[in-house]
Amino acid sequence: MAGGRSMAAGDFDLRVTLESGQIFHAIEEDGWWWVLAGREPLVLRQPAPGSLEMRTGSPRLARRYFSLDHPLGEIYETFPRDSYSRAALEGSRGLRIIRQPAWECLATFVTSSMKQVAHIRLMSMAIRQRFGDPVSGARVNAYPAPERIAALDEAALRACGLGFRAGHLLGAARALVRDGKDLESLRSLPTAGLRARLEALPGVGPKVANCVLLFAYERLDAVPVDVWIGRIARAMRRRKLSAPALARFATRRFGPYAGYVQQYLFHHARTTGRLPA
DNA sequence: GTCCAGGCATCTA
DNA sequence: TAGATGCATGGA
Repeated sequence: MAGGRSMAAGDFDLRVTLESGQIFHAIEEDGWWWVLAGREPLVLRQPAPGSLEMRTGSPRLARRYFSLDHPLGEIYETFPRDSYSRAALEGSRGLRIIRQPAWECLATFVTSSMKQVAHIRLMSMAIRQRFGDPVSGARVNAYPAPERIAALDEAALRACGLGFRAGHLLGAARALVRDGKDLESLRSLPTAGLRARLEALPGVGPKVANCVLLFAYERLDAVPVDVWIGRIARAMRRRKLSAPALARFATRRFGPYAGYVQQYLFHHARTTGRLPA
């Protein structure tokens, strides 16, 4: 396969970022990654640390989508110093929080309840394949807009393997359409107000809301608490906190980049199966 | 066959 | 406010 334009990408690991459970549609083929930044196709690879090679899409778009402007060195300075957190950092160095479209992010995480990452991918791909818009130069369709989902019936979504999540996704789409609400227009809201708006949608509780705050609205202090983060916390603190309480504690404790800390801990625990001693 | 997964909505005390 | 339970599906 022919090469493309080269660009600098310091402190960035493309594979780890794409495989860290943020997006669920990336395809690797012959060493090239096919990604959709919303409706914009990106085809790229990382021939060596510190650089990217682009076959489709602009370097500007890649910098934006993969948040290459986040000050990763400064962010690492805020990481906890315990050995488990250090191992998570070293094991996933170069992982960045992707800037996702809000609806696509919310919809995929609404379907994530009690599902493994591989399953979320299956559902996301099925929804894109059946109901999404084709994009020229892409391997997968764009995620269908709320209007498209809202017009479906629950059986059509269950046929994508969603199970009980079908009603949640349908409810969220219909609520947004009914209220004429565009998630992208909420970007200027303060985090607390934004969280409240998100949690008012069917299928969106504290965990999914924090995923959307972190992965779509760039609230880098938001901490999604899933089963892995819960296990890590129990192993470290040896006492029980509710998930929302744990999220608030982590944001206070780890500061403006608490969401980054969370993502490294999550990815480390999930991929190695190891917990703090 | 059994267990578990990037939870949420609902009910009960 | 806190804790318990049902909910569907697919991979390990």
